[in-house]
Amino acid sequence: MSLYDSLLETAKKAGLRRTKALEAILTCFTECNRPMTLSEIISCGHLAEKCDKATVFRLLQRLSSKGMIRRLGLHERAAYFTLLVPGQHRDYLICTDCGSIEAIEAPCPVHKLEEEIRNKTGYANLYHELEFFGSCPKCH
Amino acid sequence: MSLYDSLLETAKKAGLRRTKALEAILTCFTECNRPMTLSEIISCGHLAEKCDKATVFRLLQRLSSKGMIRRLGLHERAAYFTLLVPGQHRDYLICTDCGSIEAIEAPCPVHKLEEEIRNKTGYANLYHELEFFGSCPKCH
DNA sequence: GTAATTGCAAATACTTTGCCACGTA
DNA sequence: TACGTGGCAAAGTATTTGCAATTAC
Repeated sequence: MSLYDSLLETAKKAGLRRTKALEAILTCFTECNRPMTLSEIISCGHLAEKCDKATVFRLLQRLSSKGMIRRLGLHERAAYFTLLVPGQHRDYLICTDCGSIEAIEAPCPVHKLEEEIRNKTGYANLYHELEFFGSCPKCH
Repeated sequence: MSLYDSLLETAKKAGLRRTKALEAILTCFTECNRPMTLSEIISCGHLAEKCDKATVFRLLQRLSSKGMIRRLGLHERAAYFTLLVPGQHRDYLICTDCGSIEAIEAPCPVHKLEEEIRNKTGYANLYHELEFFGSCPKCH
């Protein structure tokens, strides 16, 4: 079974109706296997001129609540800024319910991979961000 | 030398002027060692009622361009959504100049740490996001 | 004195909601 | 038919800019 069919089936089981918008958005995600913004999705060809922005927005919400897609990053609307202290690197553990952010004590396990990427891809000024998300003990 | 003094010195060397806003924002970052939003920073006590939102915004831009702070996450204003395929996990490599996003082939090195965190902290529904940022070969 | 910085207000941009019409099951 | 879904328009919230006044050096 193709990815598209599998997604459609999952959506149906989750109680979503099979609408033009659902088909279009799943096709879009199937073809573009990378994170996309709302406006990228809307202007994706499969949806362009066919679905309203609000429709896609609400459909993204539904798919997200069914665990079929995920919104990347910290889930607040506002941007987060963090201090950079030379020689110090921090990864974070974030509660998806109350939004609390705490730094992780454990040493970051990513530096080796970062080095590999630096060498293999030719990217410059490489750095990374690592965040763990979950529901903290107080919240669940 | 305290962290605050060190930051102040760095800022001075970077050509920033020692203004009330700079002092307040550095104090804020020094005391709250975690990522903060613009409005959190503004209502932080050290800045409340003293600095305009636009002032803080532009100061954050300056500090960011000097490498003293960093804005977390994908640097677009819009939210990103990604497909969740069961059994598949993706990390990303993102160009800080052109914004291109590509998936990383290498196996994710974080699962072990995720397991540790799950056990030690009692967080539920744990997942993570790992992004590498840098300037891609085309852009630099 | 000069150039960087600030405050205020307005302009943008993205997100989210209300309401009623419509389509799926 | 009943209820989830869609389209349009408006509201809400965060970000960003213009410009004249102020301040650091």
